[in-house]
Amino acid sequence: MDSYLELAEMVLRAARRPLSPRAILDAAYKAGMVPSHLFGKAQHKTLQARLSEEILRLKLDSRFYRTDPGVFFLSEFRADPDIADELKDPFHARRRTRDLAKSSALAISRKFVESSNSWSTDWHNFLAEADRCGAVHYVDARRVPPDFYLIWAFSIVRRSTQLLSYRIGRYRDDRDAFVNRRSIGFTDVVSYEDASLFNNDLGVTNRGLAVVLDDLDLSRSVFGSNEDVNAPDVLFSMLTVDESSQPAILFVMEWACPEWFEPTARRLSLNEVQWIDATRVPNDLNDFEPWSSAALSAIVDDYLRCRNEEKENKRSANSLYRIRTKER
DNA sequence: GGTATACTGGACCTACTGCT
DNA sequence: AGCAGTAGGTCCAGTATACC
Repeated sequence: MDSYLELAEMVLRAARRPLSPRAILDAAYKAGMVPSHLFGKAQHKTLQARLSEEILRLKLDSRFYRTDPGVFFLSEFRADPDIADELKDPFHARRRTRDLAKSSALAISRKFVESSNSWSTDWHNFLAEADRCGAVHYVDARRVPPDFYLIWAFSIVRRSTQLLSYRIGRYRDDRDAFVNRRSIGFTDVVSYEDASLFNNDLGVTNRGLAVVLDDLDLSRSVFGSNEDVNAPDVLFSMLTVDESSQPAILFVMEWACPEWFEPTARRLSLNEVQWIDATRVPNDLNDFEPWSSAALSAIVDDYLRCRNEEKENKRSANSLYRIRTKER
C-alpha cells in the first residue's frame, strides 16, 4: 500500500460505512496500516485533499464519493444491497472554482467582427451571419488563436432599478484586474454544448442563464417558470481590449428577478453580495473589474439617455463599446 | 541524464459554527 | 452582528518515480 487513496479504500471497505478522513486515519493507525513514508502534522487534511481531488477529477468514475460534506464512501458499495439507500445518494460538494478551460469554446474570427456592421442590429443577426460566413470556430479557451475573439456570456441580475453585485475571490478569477474587485457580471465562455436547434444565438443566452443559475445556486423558476424561462433583456455587446486578458467579445444580458428575490448569501461562494443602484455611476467605479466597470457605465448612460428622451422602456441595444483599462 | 507524470504536505481561501 | 476558531475544498511547489 503506497498512497493515501489505497489506505482509504481498504479502511472503507473494511468499515462498510462512510467515514471522515480523520476517522479513516484513526482506523488505519489502529490497524497498523499506515506506512512510514506517510507522515505529517495534518494527515487528515492531506487525505481529504486526495479524496476531493480524485472525486473532482474522475467524478462518477471515482472509487469514492461523498455521502455528506467531508464524509466519504466507496463507490463499489452503491451496488451493494446490504448498504442503506440513504448512503447511496452522492452529496455534490460545491465547487470553489468553475472550470473555464473549455475545449470547445465559441470564437469568431476577428476579420469578420471588424468587417461586420450587424453590431448595430442584434446578436442573432450578427451570430447567424458569422455562422453563415464560416467565421465561427470552436477553440480551446486556454489557447485562443490570435485571429479569433473568444465569446463570453455576461449575465447581470436586475431587480427593478438595482443590480446584483459581489466581490470576486481569488479562486473565482485570478486575473490581476479581476481579483478582489467588485463585479456585476456572472460570466462564462460559450461552448459547443450550449448551442441547440432550439436557440438561434449559438447558445449565448443558454450559457448566460446556466452561469447565473449555477453561480447563485438558483432554480430556473426565479426567472419565469421551470418550463419556460423569460428571455433575458439583451443589452449590448462589448469588445474588451485590456491588458489582463485576451481580447474577447462579451454578450451582455440582463435577467429580471422578482421583487421578493434575495440571494441566500450562505449558499454563495461570492463575497459581499449587495444590490447596487443602476441609475447612477457608483462612486467606487474603479473598484469594479474592467468588464463590469464598462458595462455599468453603459447601463447608467443608457438609463439617463432613456430618461431624457422619455423612452423609458427602450434600451439602445447592440452598440459596440471598447474598453481600454489603460484609459480609465 | 533528461523529461514527463504522479504523488505529497501543507498553504491558502472560503464557509461554517459557536461565542460574546 | 461581529469576531475567532475550525473545517472543507483547492492549489502549488517540491519530490519521487517511470519512461525514454
